[in-house]
Amino acid sequence: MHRSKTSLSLDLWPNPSGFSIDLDPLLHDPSVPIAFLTQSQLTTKPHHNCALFLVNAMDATTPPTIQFPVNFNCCHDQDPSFLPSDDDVVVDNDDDKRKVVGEMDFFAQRSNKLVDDIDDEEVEEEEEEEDDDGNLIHTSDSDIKDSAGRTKLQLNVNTGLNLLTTNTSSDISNDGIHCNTEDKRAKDEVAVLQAEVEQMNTENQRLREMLSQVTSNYNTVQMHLVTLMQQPPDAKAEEQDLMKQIKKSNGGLMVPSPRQLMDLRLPAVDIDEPSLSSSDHSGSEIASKGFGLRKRDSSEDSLDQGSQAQGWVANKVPRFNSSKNVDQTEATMRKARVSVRARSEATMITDGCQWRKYGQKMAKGNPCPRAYYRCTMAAGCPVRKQVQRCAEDRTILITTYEGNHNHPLPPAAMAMASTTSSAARMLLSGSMSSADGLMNSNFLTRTILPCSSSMATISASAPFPTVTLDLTQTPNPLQFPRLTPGQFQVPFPNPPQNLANSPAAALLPQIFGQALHTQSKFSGLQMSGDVGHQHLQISLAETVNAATAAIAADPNFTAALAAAITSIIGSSQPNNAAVPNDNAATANLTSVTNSSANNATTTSNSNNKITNNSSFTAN
DNA sequence: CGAGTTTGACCTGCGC
DNA sequence: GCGCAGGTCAAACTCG
Repeated sequence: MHRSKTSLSLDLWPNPSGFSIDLDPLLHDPSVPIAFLTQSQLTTKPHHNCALFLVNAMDATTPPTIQFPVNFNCCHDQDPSFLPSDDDVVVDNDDDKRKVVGEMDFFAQRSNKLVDDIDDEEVEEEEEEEDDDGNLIHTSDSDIKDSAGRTKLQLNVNTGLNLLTTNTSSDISNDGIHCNTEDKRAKDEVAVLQAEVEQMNTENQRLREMLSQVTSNYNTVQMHLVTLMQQPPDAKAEEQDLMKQIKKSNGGLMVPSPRQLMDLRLPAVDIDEPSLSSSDHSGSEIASKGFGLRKRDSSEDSLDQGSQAQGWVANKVPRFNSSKNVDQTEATMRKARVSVRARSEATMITDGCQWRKYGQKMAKGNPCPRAYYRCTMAAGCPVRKQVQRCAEDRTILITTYEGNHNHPLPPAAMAMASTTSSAARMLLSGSMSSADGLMNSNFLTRTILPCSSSMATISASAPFPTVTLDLTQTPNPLQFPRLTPGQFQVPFPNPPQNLANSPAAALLPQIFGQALHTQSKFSGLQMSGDVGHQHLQISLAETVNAATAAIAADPNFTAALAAAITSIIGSSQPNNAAVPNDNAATANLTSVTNSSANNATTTSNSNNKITNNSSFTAN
């Protein structure tokens, strides 16, 4: 009986073509089969009688250092489960007769959309070929051939990562004690792996529940928005007065009102929120033009035909309000922006849309030019974006989006579009749930712990309120950072290079929905402070904490959320979790939303000063 | 030849 | 009113 084990670590990033393995120094025993497994395979198939290579799932952003706990147990003749299945690859080298069981094509996993932009050529370089004897051989640029010209697999061992190579099969003694020790160690290692898998499953379950909660809160805020949009005209006038008062009390700095930011919504949102624009827009116009285009009278049409043809109506000339009293200062802030920071060597990140460059300019304080793009997926689409490299770190690409698409989006573009839309809506909510909700930089410090690293930042500085999503950092979800005052952070699981296809991007709307809700719940607690640059940095962990506090403080909300989550979790289909449709839960959420909206309105009418009415209405 | 890019001119808002 | 900076336009240019 030969038993040994080793733990290897191969680094095949960022040069996958360089991936090769030289197993000869370690696997002297040619009778030892080799299996490349994913964790899922590990949990579903017994592989304990072969060289076990555990391969972590790869994504586009994490350098896929692959750790290879290898377990050599030559008792496979005693275990029928070792026999390879149909889809396993079995190779018999003519000179060593080693079997390769379940050999895994690492780079086939890169077909994942996250890494679509990786050259296919690199993958092709990893093709397997057969030698003259019909044996499979990995061929790549970095393959090393021995003196006989036979391709060997070059082991690129990271010796700093627990490499145990001392116990190859040839080193195995006949000492039973030694074998037992090795066997025990091997079992321990398998146990550790299983524990890790279990931990991941637990974490997955926890994240799923968290997502459900975030989704329900997102819906709550959407309903909140609907409610506010259904304010009577006198409420609008009050809102205008309020905004003017805010401006006056804050030295001219303005914060956008909900209607001022309405053009940030996606057309898809219209479907869910038909009443959103009912007061300002006709349904047919919305259907035909989407958000960002507002109702025009005939005189305006005659004046602005040219600009309308170019699709600039929404952003170029702000005319949300029919009142002529709205000054130009307010007009300039009707463009909310979403800025995305991501590391990329490309000239711009792939977001699924088609863009045409229409200008480039040197911006003050940055040696890198700023490029201006407009969406060309549909004629008249008002969406524009600016792309500029960060002056401090030129590997960081800063993409700033403005406006909403007025056309259907391909799936690849939906993630970014909904992300920016949700981020903008979060900004919107901050200004509507409370007059000082967005403007108060400290509104969260009394309710949640602040955090230090920035992931999402809201800047309400004039003239354009901007949400900045920082995707350049990789926070460890298990490590909650120390918080600093006034920050509320959203950690993104991965810093996507291809943002449009990133699961992080897909989560952003939900995350912002949560943050949006949390902000709404807490904004009423705050005294208004100085304005200037407002930075709210949002952490999912802190979001949960804040939500927990909100739930504890509001029995109604507790019941509503519990109903919503129950309905979500109760559904066995994972896809349903993102879109709760339980009627009862929705009704409850609506009720809470209305309560919230009333509070927000009351707070807003308090002329930017905090009253004693809390956002939490205890019953 | 059409689509996209480049680049200087022009427009607008803002601060002094 | 002037200058500055951001943003946009549009003719010239490039590329496939």
